[in-house]
Amino acid sequence: MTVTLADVAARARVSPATVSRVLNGNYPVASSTRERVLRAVDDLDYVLNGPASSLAAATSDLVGILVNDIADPFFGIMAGAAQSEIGGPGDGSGRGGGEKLAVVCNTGGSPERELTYLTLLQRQRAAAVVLTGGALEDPAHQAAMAAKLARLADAGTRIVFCGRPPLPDTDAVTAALAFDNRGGARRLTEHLIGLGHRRIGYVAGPLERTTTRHRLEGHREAMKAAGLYGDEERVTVHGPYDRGSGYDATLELLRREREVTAVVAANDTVALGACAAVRDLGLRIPEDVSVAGFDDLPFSVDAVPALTTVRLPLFEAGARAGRLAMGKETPPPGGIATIAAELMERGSTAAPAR
Amino acid sequence: MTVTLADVAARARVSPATVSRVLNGNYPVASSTRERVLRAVDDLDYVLNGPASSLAAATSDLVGILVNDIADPFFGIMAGAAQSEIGGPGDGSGRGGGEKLAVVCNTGGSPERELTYLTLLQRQRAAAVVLTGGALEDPAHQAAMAAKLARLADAGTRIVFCGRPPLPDTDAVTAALAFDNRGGARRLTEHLIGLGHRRIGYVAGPLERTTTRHRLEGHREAMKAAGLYGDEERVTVHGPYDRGSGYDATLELLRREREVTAVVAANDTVALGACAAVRDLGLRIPEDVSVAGFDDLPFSVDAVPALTTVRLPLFEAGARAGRLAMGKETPPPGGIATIAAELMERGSTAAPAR
DNA sequence: TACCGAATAGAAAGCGCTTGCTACGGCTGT
DNA sequence: ACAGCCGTAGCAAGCGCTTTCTATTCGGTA
Repeated sequence: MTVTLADVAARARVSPATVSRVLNGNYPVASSTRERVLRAVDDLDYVLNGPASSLAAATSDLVGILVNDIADPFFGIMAGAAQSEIGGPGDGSGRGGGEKLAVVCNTGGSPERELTYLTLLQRQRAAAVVLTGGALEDPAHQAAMAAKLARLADAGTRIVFCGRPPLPDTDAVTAALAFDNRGGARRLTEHLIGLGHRRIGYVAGPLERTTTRHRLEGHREAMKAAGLYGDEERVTVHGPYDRGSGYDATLELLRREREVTAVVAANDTVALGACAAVRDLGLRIPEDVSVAGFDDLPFSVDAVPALTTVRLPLFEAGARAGRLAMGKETPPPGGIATIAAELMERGSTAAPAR
Repeated sequence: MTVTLADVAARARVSPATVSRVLNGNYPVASSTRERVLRAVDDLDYVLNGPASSLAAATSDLVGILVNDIADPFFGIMAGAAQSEIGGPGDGSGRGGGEKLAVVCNTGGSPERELTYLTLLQRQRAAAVVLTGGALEDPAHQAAMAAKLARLADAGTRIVFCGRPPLPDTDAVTAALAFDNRGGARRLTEHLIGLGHRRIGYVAGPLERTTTRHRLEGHREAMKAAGLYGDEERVTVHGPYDRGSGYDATLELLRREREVTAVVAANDTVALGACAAVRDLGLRIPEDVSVAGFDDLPFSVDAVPALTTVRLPLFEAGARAGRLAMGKETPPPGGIATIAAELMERGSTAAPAR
């Protein structure tokens, strides 16, 4: 059988209570005793039984990080940053200060799976949960989320949003870090308008997502402000946040509206697809059509031409979310912080040729 | 306080044992009783206490997926695929058949963190562990890993390797899915040689990693076979699997050896950096220098020119690993399967101009 | 010398669940 | 009509740890 606390206690000739205290370091233990215990732990290769410990202490060292798409670096970067703040020093011993098990859960953007994961984490009595990326705007789902989060918060789980707007009518959320998607999108479109573009296609993300809506709103604000707001629906196409969507939508857009001289994509991945479509149509970037993305993922600077986009400090935001989840950082006033987005002007956008 | 099994039992006017059996569905319960219990569960919004359950049953529903870099789609794709096989139907109820909590743990390529995570998972009595990506070849670390995995296996944890060669001298591993890195690399270089390249630069991954070594060996096999094996060290540069490494190494390579007409990169991300370097040097791809990658990540087809690379069926392998971890698929004979790699000839490679 | 409090260790009562075993009707078979 | 079963449900003993409360020791002080 596996080694238990009692085995260690027997070998160290102390009581189980003492071993527990040595391991948790939350109670004075004479250093000679401590050493004896630690040697026994080593000798027996003892590993704490997590479930038993969590049960008795009514807490666990699990921290969940929910992401919409783990294969998308957008989430990977945030999750990795958060995890590095949570995971502890990682000295290999598996012991040591505040060692938490930071785990990322992939919802695939499905609301059901999001709730399932929250339930699973609730079951494990998770110490904290970080929710990344945009949320679904379906009222029923929002209500279900609010209820679930309230119960989690009740049970002492810390809840942090990262790159997600705060949920209305709930105080369950410890802190929310929201990206300024609207502002970033507005500045991006202003940049395009400033270059002389008048007819701009927009390849939007999936419907009913906060990220999609905010970016689209920022875009339209800029269009309106420039007096260019017309039949926007004609030059807007919705689709998932992937390469194929960008390709198909752009083909469609350019077929539908020949005067389009610029295409704004929901994010960089979509923009890559858009670029491919533009090229396959025999058009040049940026001479014939400008293309812009969003997020400034690492590959964007290597696109040819380099992609004009809006930089989101994903790593910094993820790290901060991790610290908030650990209680290592005090939440921003009101629990909400808006994270600035920075326009990155690069080669994929230029004045229209005509 | 939170609702317990006993509360549910009281409300349904049955014993806790019966509630447990209804919830686990592993013991006959009259359907009228079952319904009463389920209603009580619903009414009270009961959520099982995971730690208590794991303690009593000596098993847990945690499955860990270890990755080297969560921000890299290479791992994201495998992890996502595995998770989708493990996560269950995801009906939102948080209950239902074989619901497991599949979580991904980011080691950042650090051997210490790898061991730490294994300990943490061992602590949680994880049902299974999937290790993805190449392993470190340091003997001390390998021994530590073998020991740790043996203990995990002892405790009933299923262990699956995905994209990682089997560990010598251990039978702890349930199944190992190894990519044919060597064969893929060989075919890639043969392709280059076939095009007429004679002097080929190689931007390798970090030292002491199985993936790095196997790909490099495949490359050199092809060079030797063509009688082109000379002072390979002169045209090989090692570095991490990232864009910056590819950029710097390529600059260095092309400065050092002017006759190099092709650069093979350790993976697609590195290749992207290599492309940028080639261009910044004022050279054209593929006319002046051919560039090739490895993995065929989604963005590779959108590079300009499209990247010649070696396709690894990451999604399929990840999914299979997930099924193996769940015991839904029988391990391959000998516990080892080699996954074929397919050469993808695209625009970034061509015959040298001269 | 006798007493007190600090420092340290142990005893034991759970934490909430699972599960082997027992109990109890109502059927079937003879 | 009675023994033996099958189908259900309950009892109760843990699972391995944490933590409160109690016991012991020891140095210092009056």
